[in-house]
Amino acid sequence: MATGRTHRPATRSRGIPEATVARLPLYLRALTALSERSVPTVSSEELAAAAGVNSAKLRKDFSYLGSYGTRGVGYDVEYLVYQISRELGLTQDWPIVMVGIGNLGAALANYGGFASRGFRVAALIDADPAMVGKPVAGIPVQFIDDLEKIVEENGVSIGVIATPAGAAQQVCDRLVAAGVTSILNFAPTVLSVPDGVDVRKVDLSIELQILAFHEQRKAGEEPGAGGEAVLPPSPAASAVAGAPLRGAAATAAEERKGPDGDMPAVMPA
Amino acid sequence: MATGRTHRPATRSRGIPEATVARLPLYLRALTALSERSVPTVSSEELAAAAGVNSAKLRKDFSYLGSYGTRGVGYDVEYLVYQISRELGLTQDWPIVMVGIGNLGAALANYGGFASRGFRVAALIDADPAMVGKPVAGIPVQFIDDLEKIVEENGVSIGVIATPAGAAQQVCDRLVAAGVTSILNFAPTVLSVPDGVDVRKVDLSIELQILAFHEQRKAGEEPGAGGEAVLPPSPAASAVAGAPLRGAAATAAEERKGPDGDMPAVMPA
DNA sequence: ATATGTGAAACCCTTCACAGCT
DNA sequence: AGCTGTGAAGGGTTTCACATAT
Repeated sequence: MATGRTHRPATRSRGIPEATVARLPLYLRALTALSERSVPTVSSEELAAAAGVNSAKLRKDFSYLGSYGTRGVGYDVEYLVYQISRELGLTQDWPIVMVGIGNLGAALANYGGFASRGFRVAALIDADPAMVGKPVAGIPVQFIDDLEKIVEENGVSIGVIATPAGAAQQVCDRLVAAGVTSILNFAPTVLSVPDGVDVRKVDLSIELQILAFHEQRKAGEEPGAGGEAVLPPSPAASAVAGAPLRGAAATAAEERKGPDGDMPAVMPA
Repeated sequence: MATGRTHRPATRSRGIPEATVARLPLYLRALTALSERSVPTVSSEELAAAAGVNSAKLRKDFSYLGSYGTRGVGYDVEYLVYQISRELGLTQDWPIVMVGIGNLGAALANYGGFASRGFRVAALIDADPAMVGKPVAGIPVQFIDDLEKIVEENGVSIGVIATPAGAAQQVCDRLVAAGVTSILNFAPTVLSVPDGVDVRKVDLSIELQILAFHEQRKAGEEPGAGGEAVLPPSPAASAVAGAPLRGAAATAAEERKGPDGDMPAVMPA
């Protein structure tokens, strides 16, 4: 439909598309692996395969960064590693703080990938006095009362929240007030932040639910597939209101969808 | 992200857009909270605010499920909870296996959100004989040699991989061969799977890198912002090849972008 | 009066296919 | 000959704005 022209007359190419930004780390990882094996150049085809995308997409992505390839040859691995790292801001040092050093927080702190590539754990913070002073991943846990001081003294602009859901918004507010402008949230809550603050969310149960959706669909289409639940069809499945659905998995079998086609029983049009 | 798009000319209009599917869990969580507070109905405006999206998007999303609202009134909370749960497949029981019970795997297993809402940890599996038999989150760890048997006996169709990167593809292959068709991957690797298998990826360091990109941009635009790294502008920044960039953060300051405008120095047109 | 449900417009992202450089 | 870089086409997603129902 040849989009009408909206043309941003502003300084062109101000923006690398968000979708491209989200893939740069993938390319970087693949390139780093090639670099370790001393591979000098790659074609878009090879690199795309390593990163799990198709080559046209990769070339388009790189075109937003500039022309870093050589026609007829491919891309210089070292050069691309450098350019992408720079574009992502990984040539500078990013001190981060992690708040909430429970099971998950501790695991994340121990996770190697954290420290590498430009990120440095400047502090671990927890609200439990019993945790304070105990070293996790070699870093002593500090008390939450010092959060503001820690953020300011270390010039922290990226914070990781791994607290329980109930504490997340409050911690977020304090981080933001102290100067943090990017937050990676592992707590299962929606955080509200002022304009100018970026939040990214990692949510285990959301990911599982999305998988379940597709899995259910597969089961409906392919009769032979495994993973069928053990639930026997329960008698009254017509209930609409009092579906418990919490705690343990609901037991209501619910009218199994037809062999394939179907649609919410209610409201046909 | 989404994966292996098995072209489906099949049952026509049955498709809920992927973007919508990815938001349903958010709505469900917000609705569950309302349900706990015994709120009977919500407007699209209120619910959208709670879920962190705008109301037009929410209404459009719900329109794919059917007409579950009442004009002039809003949506019945319990009813919507039920319908979304059903759509996501959460009214059935999904046994999952988790492979790789290290720091992260153990933290995930202990994570409450896992067990609730339709998911049940059927087994924890690890390759370390020393771990076998030890209970994690109340579930004894089993040895990886039994992976196939465990998957088959429990009718598992969803697997979670929390192994080191090096082991992930191999574990993935075994899971798939045993019948798993959905995988949630926490290992920092691209997994390749046959068509019909869905993979979703959770990658800590990718998320941080995306945040760093935006953070860098902010710093470039707003001169007063915090988080400035300590790097002094180094002399020769023209280097193209030997950028180390590994291990600790590279020290090369690299030509700082201009005060505001900026863009790859190379190739303007 | 008020809030949903939805065509249509606008926008963003991916894919195609080939011109252009090495 | 080979591979990048990119207009253009094609889908998908978001937003608008209002007809429609209670």
